[in-house]
Amino acid sequence: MSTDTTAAPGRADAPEGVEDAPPFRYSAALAGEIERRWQDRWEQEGTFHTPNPSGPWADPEALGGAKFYLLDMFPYPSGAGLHVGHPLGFIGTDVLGRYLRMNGRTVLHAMGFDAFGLPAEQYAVQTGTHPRTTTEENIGRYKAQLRRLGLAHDERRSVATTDVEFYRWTQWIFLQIFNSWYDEKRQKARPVVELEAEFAQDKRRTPDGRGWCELTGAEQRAVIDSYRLAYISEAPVNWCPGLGTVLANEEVTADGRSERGNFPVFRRNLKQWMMRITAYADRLVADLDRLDWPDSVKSMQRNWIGRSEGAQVRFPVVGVDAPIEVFTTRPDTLFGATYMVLAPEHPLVDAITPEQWPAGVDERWTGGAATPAGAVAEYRLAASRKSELDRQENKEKTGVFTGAFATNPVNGGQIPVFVADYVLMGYGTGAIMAVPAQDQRDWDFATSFGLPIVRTVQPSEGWDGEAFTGEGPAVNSANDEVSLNGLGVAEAKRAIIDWLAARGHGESVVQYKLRDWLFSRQRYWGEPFPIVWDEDGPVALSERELPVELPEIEDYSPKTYDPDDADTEPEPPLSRAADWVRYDAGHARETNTMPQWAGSCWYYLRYLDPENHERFVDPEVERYWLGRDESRPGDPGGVDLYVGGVEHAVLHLLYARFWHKVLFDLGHVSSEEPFRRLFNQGYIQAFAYTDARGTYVQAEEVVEDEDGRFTWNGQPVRREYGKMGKSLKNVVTPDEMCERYGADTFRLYEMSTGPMDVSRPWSTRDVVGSQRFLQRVWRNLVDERTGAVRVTDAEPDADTLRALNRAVAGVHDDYAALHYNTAAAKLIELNNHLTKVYGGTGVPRSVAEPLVLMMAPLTPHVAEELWARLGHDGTLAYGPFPVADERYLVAETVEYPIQVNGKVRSRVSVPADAGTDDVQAAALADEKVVAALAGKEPRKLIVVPGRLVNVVV
RNA sequence: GCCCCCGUAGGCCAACCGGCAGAGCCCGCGGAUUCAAAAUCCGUCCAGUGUGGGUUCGAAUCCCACCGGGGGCACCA
Repeated sequence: MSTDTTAAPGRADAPEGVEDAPPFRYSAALAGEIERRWQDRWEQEGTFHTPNPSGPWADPEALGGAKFYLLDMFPYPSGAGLHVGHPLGFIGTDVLGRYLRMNGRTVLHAMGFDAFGLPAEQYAVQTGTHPRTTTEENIGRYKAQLRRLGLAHDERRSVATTDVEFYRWTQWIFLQIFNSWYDEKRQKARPVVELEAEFAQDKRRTPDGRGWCELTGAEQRAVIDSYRLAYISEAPVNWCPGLGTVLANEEVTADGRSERGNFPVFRRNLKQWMMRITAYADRLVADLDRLDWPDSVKSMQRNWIGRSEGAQVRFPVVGVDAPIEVFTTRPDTLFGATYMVLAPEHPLVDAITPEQWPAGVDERWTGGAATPAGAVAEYRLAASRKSELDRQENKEKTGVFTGAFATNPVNGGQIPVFVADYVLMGYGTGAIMAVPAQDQRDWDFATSFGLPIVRTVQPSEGWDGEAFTGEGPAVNSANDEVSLNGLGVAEAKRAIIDWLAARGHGESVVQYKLRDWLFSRQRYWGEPFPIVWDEDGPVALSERELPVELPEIEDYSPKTYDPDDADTEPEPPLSRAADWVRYDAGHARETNTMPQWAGSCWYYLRYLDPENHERFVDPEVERYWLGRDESRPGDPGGVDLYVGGVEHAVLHLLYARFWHKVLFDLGHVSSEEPFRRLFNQGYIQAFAYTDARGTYVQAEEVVEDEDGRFTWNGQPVRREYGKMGKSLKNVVTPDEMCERYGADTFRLYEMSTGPMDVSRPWSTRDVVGSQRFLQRVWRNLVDERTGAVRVTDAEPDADTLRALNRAVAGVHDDYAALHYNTAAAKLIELNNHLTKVYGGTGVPRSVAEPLVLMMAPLTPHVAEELWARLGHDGTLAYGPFPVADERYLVAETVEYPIQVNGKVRSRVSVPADAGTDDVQAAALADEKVVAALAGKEPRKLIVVPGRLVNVVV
C-alpha cells in the first residue's frame, strides 16, 4: 500500500552513492540480510517453542523458571495491512518476553487472529469472493509483516477464530453456557440438569405454583429455558436497518447510531439470543478490586455496569390493584416526594388513567386534551417520535398528568402521577418518585409544572442553588412512627428502609445499568449456533455434533434496508441455505450467527493448548499458565500481562471476564479472571495535511520552512494531528521501515520514543538516530572494512566497569517496568562511553558481551549476529542476561552540591563512605560557604546522605 | 454538566521516596571526511518545568485555584 510513494533518500537498495561505504558497515542491506537469516534460524530451530506441563508439547523438565503468560490483544487482520502504529504493542510485549526469557522465565507468547467480522463479509458481498479466501489472504499478509519484525512468538500456537477447529470449541462453550443457569443462592452458574432435578424433587417451586409433573413437556421446557444463561428473548433490541443486523448496547454510540458504519439504530421488539451477563454484575464489579488494571479501565467498567444501591418503594394508587413500584437511591428523601413519574412505555399507565380530569386540574398538566387518556396517548405518540438524539439535545422537561393520584406511604399524601420521557423504561422500574428539592431533574419539571417543592435535607450554609444533592441533616421527615429529622443521609436511608420493610412498603435493592448481552447477529461470517429449533423452542445439539460448519451459500449479504426505515425485519443470510437449515423432519437450524466478540472471549485459553482435540484446553495446562497464585492473597489468576489499546475497556474485556467466570463456575478453568494484569499501550499518531480545498495531500511530501509553515508543492497546507490512515495520506508501513533501516532499527525507534503507555507522534526523520546507534555499536565490535571482530581480551578500566554495571542495573529495572525508552538511553550511554575510551583500540570482550546481551530484547537480530561473531554457537534468546556486580555500583567519591538557602553555591567531593559529620565539616570548610556565612553560625544544616548539603543562614 | 489522565529545551522524551532540571534521539549550528554531495564521525547551542498561590531548609515532584490538551460518562432516579 505504500509501494507507490516516492523513493525516500538513503534507501538500502539504491545503487548509487553507497559503493564507497565500507563493506561491513551495518547498513539497511546488511541488517536485512542478518534479520532474514536469524528469522529463518529461529523458525528452523523452534527457538521460541514453549513447552507445556502435559499434552503433545509436554516437557516438564523444560519448565524450569517461573512461568509468564504474555498476551497481546487479538488483532483483526484487515485488508489494509499494518501501519507503523499497529505493532507498537506487539514489539513492546516482545521486548518484555525476550527479557524475561533471558532471565530464566518460561514465557508463553503467541499471536492469533480475530478473523470473523464485517469487512471480509462486505468484501465478499461486493466481489463474490468467499470471505474465507479474503480472510486467509489477509492473515497470510499479517503473518509475513509480523515475522519481519522478529517477534518471538511460538508460531505453533497461532489460531484464528475462523478455523473450524477453533470455532468448534467456541460452539462448545456456547453449549456450556446454554446448558447452565445462575444459582443466586450459591452465586454461581450450575448445569440446568441440576435445576431440573430440583424442580422434579419439588425443592424449587414452579412459577405458577403447580407441581413439576403437572406441567406439560413444553411447559417444563419453557420454565427451564427461562433460567438459561443463553436464552431467547423477545425484547426491545437495537435494530440497525442500514447494516441489516441487530447490535449489542455496547455497539451503539451515545447518540443512537451504530459504532460501525454510523447508521441510525432503532429500538425494536425482536426475538433474539441473549446472554445473562447481568447475573454476574456483582461479581464483575467486585472482582475489579482484585485486578491489576489501569484505574481508567476499571472505572469505565464500573460505570458501564452501573451498580447502585437503593430501595424499591411501592406507592398504592386509589382504585387500582397494583401499586406503582419505584426505584430510588435516595429513600431518605421520601417525605419530599411531591409527585411521581412513569416512563411513557410503562405498563401501568393505561390502568391508572381515569376517564375524567379531576376537578380544578392545572391546565399546564393536561397538554390541552379533553381527557387524561387523550393527553397520555398524544404524549406517548410524540415521545415515540423523538429520536435518542432529540431526547438528549432537548433537555427541557415535558410530560403530562395521568389524572391519577398515588399515596406516599410515609405520610399518606396524595401526589399526582405524570407521564414524562425523562424517565426511562429501561432503568430501574421505569417509574420514579420525584423529589424536586433533592434532584435537579425533578426540580426542573416541578418548576415548569407548578408542583410543590419540600426540602427534606437541610442545604449547607449559604446554599443558593436549586436542588440540593449534598450531605446534610434530614428535615421535614417524620410521621407518627418514624423520624429521620437530624439524621445524615446514610443513617436516614437505613432508618427509612427498615421502616418500609417492616410495613411491607418496600425493601432495599441493588440496580444495575448493565443489560443482558444481545448475542445474535444477522450475518454470514460468524460462528453458527449449535442449536436447532422444534415447534416449542431451541434445542441444543450434542457435543458429538460439533462443529456446526458454515454452509456454502451464493449470496453472503444480509438483507439491508434504507438506514432510516425502522419498520423492517432482519433476515439472516444463512436462512437462504435451505438444505442446511433443514436439520431433520422436525428441526430447523438456527440461522443467526454469533457476534465477533465470541471468539475473542476465549482465544487466550486456546493458545495454551491448540493441538488438543479432546478439550478446549487441558485442565493441567490451564492451571499451569493461568492458575491462581496462592502466595498472593486474593489473586484471581489469569494472564500475567495483557497489553492492548484502551478502546476495548468495556466490550471485549467485560464479555471475556463474563465467559471466563462461567467456565470457572462450571469447573472448566481454575482461574477466576482471564487477565490478571492489563496494560494500555499508547498510540502512534501522525500528522496529516490538507490543502486550500481541504483535500489531504501526501504527508511525506510536505516541507516545513524556517518560519515553521508547512507547504506542499509550494502551496501552504494546514496541519492536523491524529490517526494514521489511508484516506489521510499519512500512512507509513513497517515494511517500508524494514526496507529503509531494518527491523531492529524500527523496533528500537518505536521503543525509544517514550514509555509504553504514552501516545506519541510518528516521525520518520527521527528513525535514523536509532540506526546510527546500532551502527556505532557494530563499529565498536566489528571492523567495517574487513568484518573481523574487534574485541580484545584486555581488562576494562574502572570507569568502564562502573559504566557497565550501572547500565546493567538500570536496564533491568527499565525492562521490567516497560520503560524501554530509558533502557535504550542507558545502552546508548554505555556505548558512547565505549566509543570514547575504546574506539581506536577495540572494546574488551568482558564489556562487549554484556552490551550485546542487554541489547537483545530490543534489537534481537543484530544482537544474535554479534553474539555469534563473538564466538558463541547457540542463540542468546535464553540468556544469560547480565547481572550487575554491586562492587561497581558505588563510586569511590561522592560530589555533594552545597546549597545555601536552597541555592547551589558550591560543591565538595568526599569519600563515598564518609559519615554525615565528615560531609558537614567538608561543607562548612568550603570557601564559598565560609564567605556566605560571613562569620555567622548557620541557623540550620541539612545533610542528605549521598545527595546534598543545605546550609540555612 | 460530572469524572479521570496529562502539560519539562524547536520536536519526542529523562529526572527513584520532595534533594544539582538532563540520560537518550531528532532538528539547528560549527567542524572533520569528500572534487562535491549523500552517508558517517566529532563538537555544540537550547528550557527553569502551563499560570498563580500554598506547604517546606528545599517543589518538575505534595496541596489549592485557574488555563490548555486528551479521554470517559451524560436525563441511570
